[in-house]
Amino acid sequence: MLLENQVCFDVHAASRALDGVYRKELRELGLTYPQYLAMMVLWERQPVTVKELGVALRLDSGTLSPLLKRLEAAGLVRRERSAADERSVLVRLTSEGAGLRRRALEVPGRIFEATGLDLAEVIELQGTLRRLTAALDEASR
Amino acid sequence: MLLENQVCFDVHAASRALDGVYRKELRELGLTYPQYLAMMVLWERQPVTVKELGVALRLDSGTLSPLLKRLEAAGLVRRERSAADERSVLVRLTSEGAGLRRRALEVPGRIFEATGLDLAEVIELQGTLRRLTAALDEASR
DNA sequence: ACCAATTTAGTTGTGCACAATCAAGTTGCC
DNA sequence: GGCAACTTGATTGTGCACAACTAAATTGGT
Repeated sequence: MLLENQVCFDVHAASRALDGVYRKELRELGLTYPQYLAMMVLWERQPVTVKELGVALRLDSGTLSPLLKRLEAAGLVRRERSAADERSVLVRLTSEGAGLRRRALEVPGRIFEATGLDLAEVIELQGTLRRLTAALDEASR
Repeated sequence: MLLENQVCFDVHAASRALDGVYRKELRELGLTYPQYLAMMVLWERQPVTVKELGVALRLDSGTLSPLLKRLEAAGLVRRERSAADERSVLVRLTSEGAGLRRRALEVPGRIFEATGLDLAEVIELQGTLRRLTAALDEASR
């Protein structure tokens, strides 16, 4: 049961290492990695409800609520109750939030470079991780 | 720059999914996943300094100090200043902590099962992740 | 022998993550 | 129409993670 033999540790370590690189790349944008993920969803489509964001990012409201409040405090998004369904909160970009996209476009390329992987490896890795995540989600239910 | 295309998100998601499975498996042992990692190091060798634990787990003292305090509060480890070097803190298992190992031995097998991967895939994945982590550590420096 | 630089833990502050719980609103069933 | 079940977000509490800083002890150069 040696630590060295457990792939779980490697997943965990890789995740934190990624976080470190993003921290560096996103510092000038004033975003953390999870905030950047949320912004990516919003750059693709808006408005979205907190629920939809949670599905896209696999995060619950206990994580998203304070995160979105910080984005709102930073002036990047606005939140308002849906008129159609008062239970829902719609999240929209401010013009400042929308404008941040241009600067963010360069990030994925720089991250890809930092991974040191080639495209085939990335695709292979991605496939394995997705199957892994699906199996794990099933198992923790 | 679609979220769906970014392998980073998959690493992040897999890491959290793993955490979920460990949370379930470790609940009866009263350990969290990072605590379990620390215990694994201690089951292999002891005493270890906080520094050595940090190197093994890639964690800094800001994470380890409170974690070890919780393990001490749970009665699983003892901490004491090294006589040889007063800067160092030696962490040892209590007999209760050592005894926990027997019950923990079953965990890796159950986790492996939950991953749904075969051995070849695990080894492949592990190799890729280690190269990835090394490259990322280099890049965030 | 002395002092500066380094090493080692700890503390504080910020933010992510999830479980458990609550409140408010909606929907469906009778 | 009225009520139970469900949906949606927010809140609280616990724990992980790291940056920045502090404190104490050791080491090395002169």
